[in-house]
Amino acid sequence: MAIAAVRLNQLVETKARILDAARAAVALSGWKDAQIALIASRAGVATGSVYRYFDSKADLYAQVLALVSEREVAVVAAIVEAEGSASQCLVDAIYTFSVRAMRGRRLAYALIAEPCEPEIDAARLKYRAALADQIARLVRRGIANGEFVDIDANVAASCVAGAFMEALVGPLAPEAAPDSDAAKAIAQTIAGLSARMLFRHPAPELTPVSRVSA
Amino acid sequence: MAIAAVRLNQLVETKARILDAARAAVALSGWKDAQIALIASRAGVATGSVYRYFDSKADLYAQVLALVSEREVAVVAAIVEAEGSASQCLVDAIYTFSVRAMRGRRLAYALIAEPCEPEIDAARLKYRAALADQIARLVRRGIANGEFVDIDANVAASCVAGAFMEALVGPLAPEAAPDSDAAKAIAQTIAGLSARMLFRHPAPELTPVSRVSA
DNA sequence: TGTATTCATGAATTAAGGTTCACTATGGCA
DNA sequence: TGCCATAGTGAACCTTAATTCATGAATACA
Repeated sequence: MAIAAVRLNQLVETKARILDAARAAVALSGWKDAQIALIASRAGVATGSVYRYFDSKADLYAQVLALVSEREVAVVAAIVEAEGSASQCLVDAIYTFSVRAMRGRRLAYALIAEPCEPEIDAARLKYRAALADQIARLVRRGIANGEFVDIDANVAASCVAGAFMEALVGPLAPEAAPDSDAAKAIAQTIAGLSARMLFRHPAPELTPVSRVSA
Repeated sequence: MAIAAVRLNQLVETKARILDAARAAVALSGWKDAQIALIASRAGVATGSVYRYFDSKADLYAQVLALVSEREVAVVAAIVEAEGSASQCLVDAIYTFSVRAMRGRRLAYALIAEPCEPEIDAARLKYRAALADQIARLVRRGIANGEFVDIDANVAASCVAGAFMEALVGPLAPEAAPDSDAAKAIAQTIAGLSARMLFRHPAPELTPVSRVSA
């Protein structure tokens, strides 16, 4: 017999509550609070209940990562797909990503750079890969239409992704001031620089445009 | 009474052997083999002996990191200090670093990107920072003499360091036999791209030169 | 209302390796 | 040769959370 809809709803909701408690804990104070017992209590369930919804701690956090990361990758993907020159799209994508990351600094820091358990760390790689993948598409477009220098798109995408992520980590550090104007300036610098390595000369004059709920 | 020279030598040598066993283990198969008991046996000493030389596992690996990293940072520092345009030095520094990293691919991956325990991961940050620091010096020089665009040297250095590190070890990093022509070509691409983001236009035509026991 | 099934509980267990320490071996020295 | 300081030993001990599971509660359905 099929499970009643009400009950199914309950299950889905509980799982969501656990996921959200996990996300919130990491967003608030990083991986040190990413303990099953703590998350369970925050979610209002027993420790053991977490294991009704997730195979393991690694599985739980893989899903947390997916939840958060897929949104960010989607934002970037939307910009990648958008109208406009590849150059402009690239700058906008990086700028938007940076601004969003700085907005949720603690979480972004945890997701990108904070030392954490190897198993969780491994799950982050997928996110980086997915992001680099989006960049790579843009790079190919720019190479194809002559906007970008003609080099290996995957290497180029890695360079670009590495550049802005590494540069972001500093400003994302938990101690850094979340000042908005300064943050935008930094994001602009990062976007400008990261994209710049691909530009044919002379480089276009571009002002980053924040897009998609930046 | 002072300890006899022979005996002191013995101590230094044993410590070196442990350090080297640790380095070798990581270079061979990464952090999963970075276990005290295993390292001890590889070094031909008992588990407990490791603790006569190192305070903790984290301390041991911090020293391993220092050992390897300081050499690499020194290589880069030498190029940074060398004669020549900032542009040429930058390309050479990245190229040399890349070629060396590809030569010790497994170790480089472990030191730069492989998921590992948080405590060890934290120690890696120093290395990254030191490297970025060297790049930053070069960036300042290039900005001062008008070779580079005028932006925040620290942000720029982070971008550059992030770019080549990610491209070297990232998920998309191309596989290539060390010292092969393909490897050199990739290193050249990485160096060219990473440095390119700083160049004023038109960009100089530069061929990377391998320096300092590249 | 009875009962089968599913879900929730949280204390007890497990696991994995880092760390300790009581003991032994060694080398320098008188 | 005997003594002492120091290095070496490795099995036992800890620590820290993740994970389990026996038990109880709740729900759906006849």
